[in-house]
Amino acid sequence: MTIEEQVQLLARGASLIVPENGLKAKLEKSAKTGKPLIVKLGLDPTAPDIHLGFAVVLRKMRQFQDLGHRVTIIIGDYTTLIGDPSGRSATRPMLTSEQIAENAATYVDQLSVILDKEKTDVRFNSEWLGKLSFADLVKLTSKITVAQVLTRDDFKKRWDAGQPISLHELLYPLAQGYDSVAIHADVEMGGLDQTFNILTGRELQSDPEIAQDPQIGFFMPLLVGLDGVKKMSKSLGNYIGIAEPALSQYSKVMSLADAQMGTYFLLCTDVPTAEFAEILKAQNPMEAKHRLAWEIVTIYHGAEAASAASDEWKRIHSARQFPSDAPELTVPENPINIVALVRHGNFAPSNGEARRLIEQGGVKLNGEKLSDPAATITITDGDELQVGKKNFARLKV
RNA sequence: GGGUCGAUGUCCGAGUGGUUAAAGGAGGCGGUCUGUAAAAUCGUCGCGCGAGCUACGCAGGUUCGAAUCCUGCUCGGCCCA
Repeated sequence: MTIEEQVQLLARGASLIVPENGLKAKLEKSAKTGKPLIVKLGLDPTAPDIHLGFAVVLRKMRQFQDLGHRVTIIIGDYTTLIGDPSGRSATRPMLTSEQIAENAATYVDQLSVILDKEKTDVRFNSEWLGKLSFADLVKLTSKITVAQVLTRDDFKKRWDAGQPISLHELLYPLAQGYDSVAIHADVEMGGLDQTFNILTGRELQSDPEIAQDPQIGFFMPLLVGLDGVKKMSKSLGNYIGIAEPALSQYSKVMSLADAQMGTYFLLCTDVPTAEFAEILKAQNPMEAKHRLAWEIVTIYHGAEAASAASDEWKRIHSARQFPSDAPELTVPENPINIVALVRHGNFAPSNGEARRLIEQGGVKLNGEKLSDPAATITITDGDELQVGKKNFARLKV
C-alpha cells in the first residue's frame, strides 16, 4: 500500500488531524527509518465498559497496527488523581487506588477484543508522573500560561458560567502532555474534546529542552448515542457495549433514529463509504438498518451470530412473537400476585412502579394483558411473561 | 479575613408561612399508531395495598402550620482585602 493510500485509509472517519499534513509526514518517516509509529491513547480508568463510541477510536488504532505500527495505552492511574475535566461540567470524584487497579485490569482485558495484543503496550502514567519532584512540576507549569489553559473550551464555559474550577484541574493537560513526552508518542488519539490536552503534548514535545518530534493529534468524532443527541457514554445509559449479547446489540442498533445510520456505517463498520451511501439511498430505512445492525454485530460476534440475532429480532418485532431464548424465571410461589411476580423478576424498581406497569397494560402473560394489579394468577410451567417492550421471561414453577 | 448572593425532585427550574408530594420544561417508563426508529397521541413518574411515611444542602429553633421566617454549620459563585 502506498503512503498515499495509507493516509486515505487512516483518515476515513477522522474528524480532524493536526497538523493537516502531519500524518503523511509521520508515515513517510516511519517507512524511511523502519521504525513503527507509536500511537498513544490515554485512558482514565474510571468506566471499564467499552462501548461502540469508544470502539470508534480503538478500531482506528487497530488500523494503525495492521499497517505495522504500535499502540501504547496509557492507563491514567496518576492523572485520575486529578480527574480529567474534559467535557465535564462538574469536578470529578476521585477514585481509590483499589478501584483504579481493578478498573485498569478490566480495561486491558476488553481492549484486546479490538486491538492486536502483540502490538500493544500498556503503561501506567504513575511510572513517570510519580517521579516528578515539585521543582519538576513547577518547571513544567512554566511552559504554559494561564490564559492558554483558560481558552480551553470547557474551562472557558465553566468560567463564564461562574462554575467552580479547581486549580488542580488546570494541571491535567500538562500531565497528559507529559505522558506523550515520556513515551515519545508519534500520534495521539482522542475525541475532539481532547483537543487541548493533545495539543499541549505537542507543545511540550517541541519545547527546546525536550526536543522531540511532536506528535500529531488524531481526532475521531464522538459517536452520538442511542438518544440521537448526546454522545454515547456509559453514564448516560445511551450506549451499545461491545461485550453485550448479539441480540441486545442488534436491537439497540435497530432503535437508532434513521438519520444516524450514515454516521454509524462510517464509524462503526468497515463497509466502504460508496457502498453504504448506495444502501442508504436505495433501500428503505428498515432494510438499511438491518444491514447496519448485522454489520456491527458481525464485528463483535461473527456473521453467524449476527444472522441469528437478525432472525430473532424479526420474530419478536415484526412477527411479535415471544423470543426463543427468553431467560427462565422461577416463580417463588404459585399462585402468585402479579405485582410480586413483576418485582420478583426485577422488572420494576418498586411496587408502585410495578402496579403502574400493570395498570397501563405493560404486562402480558402468554400474550394477554394483565391489567389488575390485585389479581393473583396461577402459573403453568413454560408460561411466557412480557413486561414492557423489552423484558421477557419464561416462567418456571 | 470581610461583604454579598445562592443550594429545590433524575436534570433544569418555579415557588418567599397554610388546598405544595411541590408549577413548567427536559428526560424516563407504559399504551396506541407504525415498515424499525422517529414523530404523533394518551397515560404515568418519592415509598407504601392502605392508614400513612419521608422529602426542598446539614443541624437546631420560631409557629397551630415552614421549601418558605430565625440561628449555626457545610459547600459554591461574585466583589473587596
